[in-house]
Amino acid sequence: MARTSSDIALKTRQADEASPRPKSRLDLFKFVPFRLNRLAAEVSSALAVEYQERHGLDIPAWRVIATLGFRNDACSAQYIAQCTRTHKSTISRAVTTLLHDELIERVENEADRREFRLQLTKKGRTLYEELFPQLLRREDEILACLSAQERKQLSALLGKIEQSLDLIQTSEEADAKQAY
Amino acid sequence: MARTSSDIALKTRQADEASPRPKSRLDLFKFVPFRLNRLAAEVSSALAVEYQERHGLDIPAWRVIATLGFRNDACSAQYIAQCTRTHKSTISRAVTTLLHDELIERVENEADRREFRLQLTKKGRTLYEELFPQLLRREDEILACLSAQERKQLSALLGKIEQSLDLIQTSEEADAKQAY
DNA sequence: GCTAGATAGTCTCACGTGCAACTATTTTGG
DNA sequence: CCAAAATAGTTGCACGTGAGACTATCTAGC
Repeated sequence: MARTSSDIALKTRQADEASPRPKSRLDLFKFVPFRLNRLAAEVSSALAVEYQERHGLDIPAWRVIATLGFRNDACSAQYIAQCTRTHKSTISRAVTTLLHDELIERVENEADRREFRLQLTKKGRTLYEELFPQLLRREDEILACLSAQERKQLSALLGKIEQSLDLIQTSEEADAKQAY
Repeated sequence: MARTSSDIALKTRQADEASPRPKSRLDLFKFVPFRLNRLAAEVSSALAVEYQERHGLDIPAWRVIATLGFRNDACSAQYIAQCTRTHKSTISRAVTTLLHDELIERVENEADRREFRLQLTKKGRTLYEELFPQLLRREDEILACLSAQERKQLSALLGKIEQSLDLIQTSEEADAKQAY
């Protein structure tokens, strides 16, 4: 809980954690947006060890790899950008690096010569197969403080928020748009 | 989006050959670290409207204001950095701006002339009093998809993860160190 | 079938931020 | 009491990234 034991905090905290408005102050530690930010940053840096130090990838590159690894068919940079909600220029740069490192390859799409179909190379897939279990293990460690049921709860809650923020349909939407 | 028959061929061909075992993949959309990142980014940008457009603050500045607004006593930049888990140089720059805008003021600490005690000015407190209800309202909108109980659940789950990541004790630790 | 608008991807620019060096001060330990 | 380590805060530097311009291509409408 975002419950600290400093007296000031305790005195002014509302009993109900979900209470929409404390009296005349805002406890940053109970403020969900702040907590999400901090948590995401922390979790990210905990994972960074895996893909950064061990494999030389940064987050955008990992997102490209992960997207291509999950969908075994080739897809466009645009698609990856939409799915991962990452700016297209960021994806573009990651793609350039990954191409150079021969972790992915791209094929011209004769049907639409503006775009390129991206897919993992053998080397890239090997890396993916090696990397993602490590990342899942990390995730597991991070969520080890939760019971199986709590994890489900968490997943469901995140899902609801994502949905209400329109973060969810990206996959289907992108697919729909893409009509692959 | 010009996506047509060639893609279908592509997909099925690859599906046969490249995914003999569907088990060996990672669904980014079910990967909690990724989801947290995306969610935090989205929520942040939803809130940015409030403190950025309406009050000209960026996130670090808002964190300083929020910390000082919550604790009505003066505290050091270091303390804010620890509480908010923000780099001290980032806080330093935010403090410089806020001082210039006369939203906060700082007093030399005679007991330790390395540090300064920071506190909101009248102007700063006015802004705080105006801003934080707006932010709470936003938070409320974002969490409107959850019932009261679900919010409690969420809060509790986040709390557990925070705790296991040692994100929690910052406040007490900082207080202890600071002995304000 | 041509023009206007959309779309994929790249590139330049500006900016925020982490890192690390630096100054000034305090604390520690010999 | 002095030297060395620690700490608060600032600043220069490098880098990653979002915004947006730009090129090339495709689509739609007339």
